[in-house]
Amino acid sequence: MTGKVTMKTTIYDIARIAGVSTATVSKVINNNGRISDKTRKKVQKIIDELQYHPNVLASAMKGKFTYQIALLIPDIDNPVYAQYLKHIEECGQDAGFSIVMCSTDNDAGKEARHIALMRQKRADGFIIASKFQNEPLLQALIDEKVPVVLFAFEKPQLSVDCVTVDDFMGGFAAAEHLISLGHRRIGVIAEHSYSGAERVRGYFAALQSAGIGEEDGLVIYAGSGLDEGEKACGRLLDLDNRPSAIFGCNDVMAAGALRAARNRGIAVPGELSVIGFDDTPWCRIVHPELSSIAMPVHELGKKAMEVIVNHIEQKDTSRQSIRMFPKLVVRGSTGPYG
Amino acid sequence: MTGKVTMKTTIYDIARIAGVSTATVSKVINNNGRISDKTRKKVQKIIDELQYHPNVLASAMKGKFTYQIALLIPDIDNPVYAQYLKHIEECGQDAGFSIVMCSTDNDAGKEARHIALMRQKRADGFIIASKFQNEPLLQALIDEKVPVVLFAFEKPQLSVDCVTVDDFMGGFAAAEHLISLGHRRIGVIAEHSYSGAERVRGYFAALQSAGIGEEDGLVIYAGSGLDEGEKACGRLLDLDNRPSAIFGCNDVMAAGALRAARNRGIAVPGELSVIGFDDTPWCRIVHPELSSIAMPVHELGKKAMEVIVNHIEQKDTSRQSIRMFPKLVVRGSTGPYG
DNA sequence: ATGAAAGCGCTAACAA
DNA sequence: TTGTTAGCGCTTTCAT
Repeated sequence: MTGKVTMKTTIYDIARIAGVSTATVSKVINNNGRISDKTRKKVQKIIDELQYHPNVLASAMKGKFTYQIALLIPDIDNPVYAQYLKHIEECGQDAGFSIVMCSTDNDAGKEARHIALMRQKRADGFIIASKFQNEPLLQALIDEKVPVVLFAFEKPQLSVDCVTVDDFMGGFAAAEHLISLGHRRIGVIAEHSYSGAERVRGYFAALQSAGIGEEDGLVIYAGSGLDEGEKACGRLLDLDNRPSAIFGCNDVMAAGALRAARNRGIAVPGELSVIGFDDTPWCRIVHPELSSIAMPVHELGKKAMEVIVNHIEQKDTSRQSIRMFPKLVVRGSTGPYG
Repeated sequence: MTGKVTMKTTIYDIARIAGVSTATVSKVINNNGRISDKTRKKVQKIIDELQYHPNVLASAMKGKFTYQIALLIPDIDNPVYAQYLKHIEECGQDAGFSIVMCSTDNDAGKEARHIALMRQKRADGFIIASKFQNEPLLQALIDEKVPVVLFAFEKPQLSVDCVTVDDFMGGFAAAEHLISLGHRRIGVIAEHSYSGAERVRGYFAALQSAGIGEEDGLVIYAGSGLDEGEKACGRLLDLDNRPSAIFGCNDVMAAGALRAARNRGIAVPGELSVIGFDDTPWCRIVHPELSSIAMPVHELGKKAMEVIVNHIEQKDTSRQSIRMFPKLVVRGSTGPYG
């Protein structure tokens, strides 16, 4: 009494009905080994008729793949992560891989638990998005040659594949845009992360290349939520001599900045310009629409799948670091100074 | 030359080192069978020391679970789906199940492909969120006694478990709120779906119970994107005698409505009230903040896991339909008529 | 209370 | 070209 109505058909059934051995069936399934066309066709016909689908578990037990990749994401509340997921899942589908969702909440313990569990389940590889607290664990994975790719961030000190956007250039472009509008005092709401730091570095570089001196207190670090962004921006706006523009290191923070400005009756873009980063759907629903820095998410997803699949199939175990370029998208939240 | 550095430790290693049989080890792992406390402790110690984690694939091959549940979602671009995912994944984690993400794009073919693939991979069950086009396939799953639960929608004609919110009550509450503010002519941007229809039905019921007659042309159906919502709302607002309030059947449509109003210079809530549904993060970043109908997403996720896990473990194969209640959340987008 | 051994469905080395 | 067979790592029945 199993509760199942149908007995799953196995490779034995196919072999029996086709009058061949399981080895032969296996060969036609995997399209390898020497087999006569006649036999192949005969077997394939039975397979099709019975709608036979090999048991992935059994084949994975023999050292083949599970065709599952774990995706570690800090927090799906940030809309950019939903975008990552969307495109990675889409590209995974194209490559024949399923995506197992693992939310980490930026917690090293959760990271470790997810990874332990997914290793038990023999996931073929791990895509880690945006952040990873547990560096020793990451190092261990690398040492054990588990396929890993860092998505949308880097750890230059570790020898691991990365697929990312040039955050420095993005920060540069954001600041440059603001500068080109005449802004000189530009506040930044930054995030404590590698990408965040790069974006800030880009911002400073843009200032410098425009001959604008750095000023203390214009860069504020905040947690990644909307409220934190709003609060941080509030501090900037309450300054005696407040900046005329704000660069939010992601769209969530920029949206928080918009709220902070509105609460204080500061007009955007009339009295304050705001630019975000990530070009998420949020940009079009806030008011005014948010200028932002767009990353080629779909291409990144595709690259990430390519890189990890190569690793999984051992085609290419050399380290790869792919860095694509972000693009400025101007909308209504940024305008000329004064 | 496998490329792997470490040889995974197996149940045999544990058995050998502990000086017992694999059967004994298996018993302590699964905490069943008769075993002396002494042996149990001895074996457990080795397991801990070697950080042994049983291979889930192998145990699943013997009829145990894969501890994987496939989550089918139409389109992660709608923020409510990201919320579903977040909470279902969280509750899944608590119950020891991983969530495999399957985007369907509302496409019957994609639905079928995901399900076929995840059955090959022996997913223990399927949670289907919000919509499912391929009804024959769903029926087939039910017939084969594959654990399935419908999340946030129902198919009353099918004998399948559902965990959902009372959409009728939600629609009723939304309309009632607007009516209580003095609105009499309330436009609706609806979605073609079971939930959508229920919400509209609730709206009509609220009108009726307030003694307001139905009026043609006030309910418009639209695709589920922001732009579709905006366009649909535009048609309502361009009516000679436009409604004084709009009920968007989800927050995306309501956000579209806000855009349509703004483009026409119609003040919200001064000249037009707008209410959404789902109470997603979007509500707090649009301006004015969006009144909405909140569903208890976390509780729904928890219930869904309970129901499906019961089914998986065959504890309870009776059909269950759980319907929870939504709650009105009033924010700035709704105000008194006139 | 513990162990020997069969077998889940598949792959691949080796034989024929 | 095709088949035989030994596992992959685990669970479970049946002996002991």
